Amino acid sequence: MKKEVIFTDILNCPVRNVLDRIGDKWSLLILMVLNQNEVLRFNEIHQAIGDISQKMLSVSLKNLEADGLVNRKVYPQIPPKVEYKLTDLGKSLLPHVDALAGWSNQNMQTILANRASYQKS
Amino acid sequence: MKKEVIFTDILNCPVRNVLDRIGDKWSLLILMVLNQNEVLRFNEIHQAIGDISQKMLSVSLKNLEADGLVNRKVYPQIPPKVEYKLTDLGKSLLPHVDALAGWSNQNMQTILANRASYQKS
DNA sequence: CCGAATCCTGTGGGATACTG
DNA sequence: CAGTATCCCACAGGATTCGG
Repeated sequence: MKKEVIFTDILNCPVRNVLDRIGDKWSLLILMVLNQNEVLRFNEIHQAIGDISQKMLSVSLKNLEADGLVNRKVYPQIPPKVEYKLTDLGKSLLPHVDALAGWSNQNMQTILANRASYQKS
Repeated sequence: MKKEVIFTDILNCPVRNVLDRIGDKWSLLILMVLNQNEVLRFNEIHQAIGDISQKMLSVSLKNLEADGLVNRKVYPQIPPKVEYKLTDLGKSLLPHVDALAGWSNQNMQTILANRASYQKS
């Protein structure tokens, strides 16, 4: 067993970079919803998630678009119509997200039980 | 292509539950450091991460312990000695974390480039 | 050495109202 | 419909100090 401490590359750590974007309150959820539906309009995502504010949905989508994970297509008409879908980059991330979601589903009960029994000590 | 909007189970979504814990600023990083080293003492983790405050390391470790992802072993001696290591549950999560980290490593350059070119528009 | 306790600040993010 | 703009606050998290 190696016992030398590996220093995490503080400044340029990719995990931090990605997690700072994806680890916020809504991004992963948005990605998963988009993954389930191929193409969605703004309000469809809004309703799908339910308890996200317009502001945060807007901000989150913009971030995801900036990172190139989500594509935004505007139809110049009135009333406006905007469609969102995953880019190839976004799609390449989603298996890992789903894996995480799968693990969460399998182990949530255990975790909740752990938390409960931890309380009593 | 199905266009029916799937509502996320707002209240009991496992992904949210797990992400609220794991998606904070430090937890994943701590898990990865522990994964690289089998057993670590408090200060070893502290130094390995570098820019984490004592408080947040303490809090994060406690949360991870409460969820049953990390095991904490205290040696009752002076000066104190405390060892941390992953539980089996924690170990079962780590492949997915590593997968995410791997994806991050592979695609960070692309993402950074996307962000940069997004600025100019 | 391993934290707990306290204090303090920045900001993530909600509510609401307005616009093209 | 698809957002922006504004206001506002809770809380994550840093700095510092104290204790066993």
